[in-house]
Amino acid sequence: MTSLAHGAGPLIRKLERLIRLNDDERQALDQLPLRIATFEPGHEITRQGDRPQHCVAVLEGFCSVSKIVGEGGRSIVSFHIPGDIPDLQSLHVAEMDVSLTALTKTRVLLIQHEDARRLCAQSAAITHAFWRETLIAGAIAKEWVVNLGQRDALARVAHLFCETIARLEVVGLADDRRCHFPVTQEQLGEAMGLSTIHINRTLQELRSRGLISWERGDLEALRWEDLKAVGDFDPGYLSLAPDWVVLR
Amino acid sequence: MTSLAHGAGPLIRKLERLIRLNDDERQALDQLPLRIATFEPGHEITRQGDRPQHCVAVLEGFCSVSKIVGEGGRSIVSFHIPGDIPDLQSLHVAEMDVSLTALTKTRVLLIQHEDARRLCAQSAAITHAFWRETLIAGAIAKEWVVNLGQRDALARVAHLFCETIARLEVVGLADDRRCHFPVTQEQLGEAMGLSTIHINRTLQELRSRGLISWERGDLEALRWEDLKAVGDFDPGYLSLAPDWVVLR
DNA sequence: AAGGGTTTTTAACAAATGATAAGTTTGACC
DNA sequence: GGTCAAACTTATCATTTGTTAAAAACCCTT
Repeated sequence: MTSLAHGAGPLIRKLERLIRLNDDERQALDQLPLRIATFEPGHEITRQGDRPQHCVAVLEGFCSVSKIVGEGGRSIVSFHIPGDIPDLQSLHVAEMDVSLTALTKTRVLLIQHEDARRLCAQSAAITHAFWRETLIAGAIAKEWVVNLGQRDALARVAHLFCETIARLEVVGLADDRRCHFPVTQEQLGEAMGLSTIHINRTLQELRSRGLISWERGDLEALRWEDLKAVGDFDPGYLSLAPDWVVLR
Repeated sequence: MTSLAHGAGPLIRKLERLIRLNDDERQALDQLPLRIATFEPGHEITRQGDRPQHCVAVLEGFCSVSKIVGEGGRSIVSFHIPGDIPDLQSLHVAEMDVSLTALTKTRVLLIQHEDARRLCAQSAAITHAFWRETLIAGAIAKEWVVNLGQRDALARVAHLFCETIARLEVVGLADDRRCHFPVTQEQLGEAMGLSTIHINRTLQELRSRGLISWERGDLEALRWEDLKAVGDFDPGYLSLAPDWVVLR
């Protein structure tokens, strides 16, 4: 079925990483109506205050979740990669408390709320997989609280790079501690609570210590263990994935 | 039934705020084996790295959730109040990624995982209520990311006070923008990513502006609207509670 | 009521980060 | 290949916050 390869396939693979599915569940997922949408860089997929009738599963591209702050500012609260369902909470919360924005050209699978609810009603495993997906987001958010609250700029950025590489490795989008991570320094600043200028200083420092290379959105950890040490990175909090997924 | 008033009662009231329960569900909750535990201030209820077989519903007292950081430091990631189930994620994630600590003398209801799982299997509504509870924690964490990343010390502390009062009002533990909030300035610092000294400076400033009074753990917002403005506080993110709960 | 530990307060100085401004590179488009 | 806007870099100075040290207030126990 091409719909499996090109449609719900990534979603099924994602859920398989969260929980074991049986054939019925796989089939129910495969029979989801396929609505696929494409967004250009910078476009808002869902806006803070919206009351969407669907969730979004990222198939290709990178997104950010952000909140509006004070007068005209915005704060990036998380980055999302293929396989993520960044707005799953909208199943339970009518009004979006965040915006979802495409950072690159992004293909997403739209899952109507009613379809998702039917899936949950049919299968406790799928319910738990979805729940787990929201718990992963929560665990990452808690780690961001630590990162922003306790670590200086150098450690903070190092930690983000470690987290990003670790997450991308799980979905096969990073090899050898190398990945595409197409965010601008300004966006990095909005995410890390640092000015663009200070992000730049920090990147130079990471580069001059030989820890990373970072050009045109291509990120490489040159000395992984040292980068982890600088960023005080322990991937445990990402292990919300079940035991058979190994994180390093 | 005294067990309702003194045992699962607060839990039932909590879940009623998340979702509508029918009689069967109320009864199933009321028949939960009641294991109640008491913890003294400073004691760890659950430790990072534990693999608990139960969840904890706070009945009385205040707790913090914290993560160990770098060498010997710790970061408070959230505060919890009566009605909260701070470690519900342990249902899905074997190993605790955080510690749960009593800030005051605390009474908690222990819910065995097997009982919680049975409840979820029996009732989709209870599953959704639990899921929702974890989503609330996630929404608060995202707002903390914003708070730590984007706001200066004064706004940050003002925001925390607003959030705390708003949450305590929902469970009837704050009237008139006044509540008990028994944390030390050191703990406030661990939560807000600020040194104790700077917390102190910030509190003085909030006091001298006539925005709050704060003595011996008794907090009062003297000018609520102004405090909200200083803290850039918009309670929307707490509205994960259903529509019939009104937040101001 | 006295003592001792914890918590809060004050002060002076140091370090990290932000703001402003201006120059440089890059990449998309014509 | 030239032009323009966005992104990145560099420099300087201002501000916020951290650090250290010590004193004062508070609270619990005796």
